[in-house]
Amino acid sequence: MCLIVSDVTSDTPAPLSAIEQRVLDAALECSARWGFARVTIDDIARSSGVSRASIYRFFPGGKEVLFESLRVRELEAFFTELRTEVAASESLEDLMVRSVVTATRCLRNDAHLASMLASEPGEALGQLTVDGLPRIIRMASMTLIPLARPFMAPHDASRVIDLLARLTISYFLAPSEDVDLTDEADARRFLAPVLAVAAGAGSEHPITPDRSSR
Amino acid sequence: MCLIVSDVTSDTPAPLSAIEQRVLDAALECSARWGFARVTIDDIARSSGVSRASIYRFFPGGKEVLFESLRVRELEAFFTELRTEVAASESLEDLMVRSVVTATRCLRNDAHLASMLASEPGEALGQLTVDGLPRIIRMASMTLIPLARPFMAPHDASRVIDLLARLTISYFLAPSEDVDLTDEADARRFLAPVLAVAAGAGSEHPITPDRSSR
DNA sequence: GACGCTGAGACACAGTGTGTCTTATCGTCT
DNA sequence: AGACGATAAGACACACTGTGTCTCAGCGTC
Repeated sequence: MCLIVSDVTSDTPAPLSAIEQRVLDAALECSARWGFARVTIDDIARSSGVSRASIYRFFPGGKEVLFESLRVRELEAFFTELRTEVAASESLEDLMVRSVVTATRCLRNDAHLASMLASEPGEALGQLTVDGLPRIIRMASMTLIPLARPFMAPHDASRVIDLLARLTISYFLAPSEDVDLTDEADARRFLAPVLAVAAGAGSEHPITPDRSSR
Repeated sequence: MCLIVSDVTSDTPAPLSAIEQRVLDAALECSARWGFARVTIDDIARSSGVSRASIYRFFPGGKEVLFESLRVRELEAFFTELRTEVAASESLEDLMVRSVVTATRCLRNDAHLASMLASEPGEALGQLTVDGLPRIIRMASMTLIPLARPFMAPHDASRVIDLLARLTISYFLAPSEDVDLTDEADARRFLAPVLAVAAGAGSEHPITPDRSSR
């Protein structure tokens, strides 16, 4: 609990300077071209025009810290765009459907993500599932809970968003024949029951009944 | 002189086995994805399903030898395709124009070449100009001199082919606003004078007058 | 059963990227 | 003009990783 709070507050620790942005841009470009594992700090330095020394100054800890910053930045950009797309929704269903559709479309149109998935599936998948998923869900919650406020209590919204985020990523990574989540009507048809169940069940009993006995 | 002969005869030293082809395929794929400098033998081994030990067995000398074989194979494939495209030409001009046009189109459609040029201009350019150009010209001569035989003496054809190969590569690397060598009519209009001059001058006096005095 | 071929792994070595320095250079502010 | 902060450039030791060469085991073929 404490961890989560400190995590959330430290999510926007410092607005990045222009030079840091340039470094991250270069890192994004390089990793898209060569894959995360094959990029060197030197590549990023050359590509950004920022000296290696300065990169270490800005991102003490080197590559790991740098790419962590990059992931945070990209994630924030992603959800900032998502928010502007869905802010005007006038019902819970609208909000959720449009969020899923917009997110899926963004993911599908992301050339960098596609390169990463192609050239380094391990790393990229990790950032979409095990390692990165909690953060993604946290960002999704921070973005969407306020927008869901008029329709739903934060606690219930949180559970629905968690579910939808997982579904979105799963259907992005392994599209189903049955539903195309980039198509709004299709997505609405598919998501309506899910939303109904999740929303309905929410207030009654916890979504994860205690199974620690088995 | 002696060198050239030995070079030509050693150009087709051994037909590659299926497993060697697989290795080269993998090398091509890997280098297209990551760039020549970033590919490891391990990548190629994994990608081809051939063990590292075997790769060194087939290409003693490692990466350098392997990629040399790859370049030879690609070059041969290129000119084999070119020959089938232009074999039916019924005049010298036809032959030369169609060769240039076909070659230019092939170069422009070559995704691997494009990747290499994008990610590692130095290496790729070297193979198209300083280091690789003599070989390209040699292959072009071997391919086209026989086809030009009905219209032109080998010695003259050799000089014309040399010239056209250089022009083709130059216009591929730095296209001109004035002429589009992928367009046959355009190329014909552009090349006709060149062909006339080169062919005409050939029989009269050497194309490289002795300037050793300066 | 002998043979050839391939994969798997160990090995020393060289090369290169890393992360941390120090120093030089630039632009800005006072 | 001088002082200051920020950045580039380069040196450095270190660790890691890719290389090239082994040896050995497994497999199929003759």
